Amino acid sequence: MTLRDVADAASVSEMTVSRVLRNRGDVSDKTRERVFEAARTLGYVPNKIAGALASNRVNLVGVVIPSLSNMVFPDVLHGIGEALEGTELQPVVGTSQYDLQQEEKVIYEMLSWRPSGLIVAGLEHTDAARAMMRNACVPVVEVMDVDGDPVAAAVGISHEAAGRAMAAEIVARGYKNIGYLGSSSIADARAQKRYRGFEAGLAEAGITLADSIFYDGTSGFGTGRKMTQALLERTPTLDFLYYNTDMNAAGGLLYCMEKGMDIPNEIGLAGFNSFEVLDGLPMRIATMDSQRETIGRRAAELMVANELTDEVMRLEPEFLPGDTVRSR
Amino acid sequence: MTLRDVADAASVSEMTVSRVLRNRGDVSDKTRERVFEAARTLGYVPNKIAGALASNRVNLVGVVIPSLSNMVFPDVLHGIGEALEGTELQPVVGTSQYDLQQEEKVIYEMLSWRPSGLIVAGLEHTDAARAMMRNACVPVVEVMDVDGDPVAAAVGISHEAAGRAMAAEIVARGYKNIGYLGSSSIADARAQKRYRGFEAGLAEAGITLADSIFYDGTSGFGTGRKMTQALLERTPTLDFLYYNTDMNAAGGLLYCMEKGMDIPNEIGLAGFNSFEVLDGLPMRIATMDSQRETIGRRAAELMVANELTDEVMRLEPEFLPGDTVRSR
DNA sequence: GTGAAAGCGCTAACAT
DNA sequence: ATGTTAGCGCTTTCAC
Repeated sequence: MTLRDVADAASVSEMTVSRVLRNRGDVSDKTRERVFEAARTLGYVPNKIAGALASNRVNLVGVVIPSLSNMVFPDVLHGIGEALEGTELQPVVGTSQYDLQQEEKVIYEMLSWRPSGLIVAGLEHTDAARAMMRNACVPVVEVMDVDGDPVAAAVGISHEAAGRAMAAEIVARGYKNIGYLGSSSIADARAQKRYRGFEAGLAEAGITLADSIFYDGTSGFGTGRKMTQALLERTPTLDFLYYNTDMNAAGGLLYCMEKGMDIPNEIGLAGFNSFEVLDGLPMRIATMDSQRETIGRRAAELMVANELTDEVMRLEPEFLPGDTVRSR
Repeated sequence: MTLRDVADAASVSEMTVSRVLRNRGDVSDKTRERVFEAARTLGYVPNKIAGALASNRVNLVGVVIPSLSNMVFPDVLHGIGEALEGTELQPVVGTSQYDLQQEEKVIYEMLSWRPSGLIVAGLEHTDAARAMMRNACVPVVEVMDVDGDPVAAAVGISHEAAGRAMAAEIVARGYKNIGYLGSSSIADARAQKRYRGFEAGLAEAGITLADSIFYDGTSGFGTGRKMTQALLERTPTLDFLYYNTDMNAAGGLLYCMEKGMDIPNEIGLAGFNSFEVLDGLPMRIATMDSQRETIGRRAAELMVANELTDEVMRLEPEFLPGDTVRSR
């Protein structure tokens, strides 16, 4: 089923059909009607492959993220979707599974479709991936993180600063024996940066991290619970627990409540991300809003504007004290 | 940057370059090396648009789902990804936001890229969407649900039967005053089917649903908590709460525990889906595993096999009693 | 307002 | 083992 078939059915040239279906140029209302009618009855679906090759235009934006299971990224995609709504552009998602080799392949695959732009999560990539991004000749934006050296444009927060800011909040509230609970995966560069920022922030206040614990696998209530139990059994003197993500913090919160601990006085907790699904826990966890929807929206806006900048857009995460930290 | 450039740089024909880059046909090791070298130094990325047009092959599988925010669908995608791993095929995701008009557009858009197959969530579509799916000339599989009339192949569970089975489990455990808590959106056809099956299952045991409550918006702990509070204030005699999803059930569980209710004796709870993140709640919620990863895997296997069947593959959800129902 | 010709960058099929 | 030719289904450009 090609343009030719529709053209024959409507007794016009392929060119006229093409014009009608793209609302381009002048076509008389009568002809236009005939063409629509023919296309509809034949069930014609245009071949975008041919169209893209001929016009050298592909209205797709490639989006490369580590995973869809981590709720952070669906939220970024939501922001992207919002900004692209009403434009010609459509997002196409690929996942790297937190593996830079895999990410390189996905970027290669995406660029081979000649998209109108590329959004990639993070600043850590293989050299080959960076080279491809640099030579893409379309807007490329790295999102989530601004602690590093972007290939071109970047939109995100400083995770190092977020960790540091959280340390300041905790110290200001009088907590002293502080533990960190996070992922052992070095692939989660952003969590690592928060961890380092956190340690640095504590150090500025003359405090050393009392203990820390790391997990393999996925975050979740069970993971948070187990880590918390293990850490508190090892170091019962802790009066604050800082988690790499709210999902783990929620598990820790439930554990501490079950044990009858007095939150936030005996022990305080904080996480990261500000996940809406967790509203409704017995207490609201102290956290920082990672601005992920805004990040997606801003990145997509650069695609729409077709901007080939290397501007770095730093957003500020917002501290949300919730109920699990003492007031200052 | 085209094949031509690489061919010139390596002093061979475009055809030879094409063969090398696709590992096709016989090329001498010497030539092969020269070509790779040229491609690499030039940073050549093949143009899949042109390749697809010429070969009439697109190694993409379109996947149309309602949303990425509902954790059900990332899990389906995970199953699809697993089955496609190691094949030529790549998934491309589009979302309909639970809107059939939007779904129709997404399907149209996907088909216009001439994918090797199409996976669509649900059995409810516009007539135009059904027509496109029927005429696609590639494997089309509807997933999640088998209660209805599939266009072609289908892989899923019977949500009607799932609701009915849950009713049987609850009745067998001696609960009598049963409430349902779900979504008011008629767009969530599968939850509606569970609801109807549940009512029918209770009716078979001579029981009428004592009360029910519906929410707008997204599921989550807060939603589950509020619905539960409202329902129990209205009908304090309820001894069982059946939720449309585990996320809401979790909110309900936390509410009931806070109120000091004796679970599962004074009141029982059950949800649907079996979300792994929720392992770690104070009690494991009774639920049914919606088999979503298996569904994704099976559907993708049909794509790999390039099967144009209209087979309906019905999977059986597994009942998981957890800690929130009495033992039988 | 409509049509004819050329060609986008590849690959299939057929040489050699 | 390598090259040549034709053409995939559209859009661009130019002609009428």
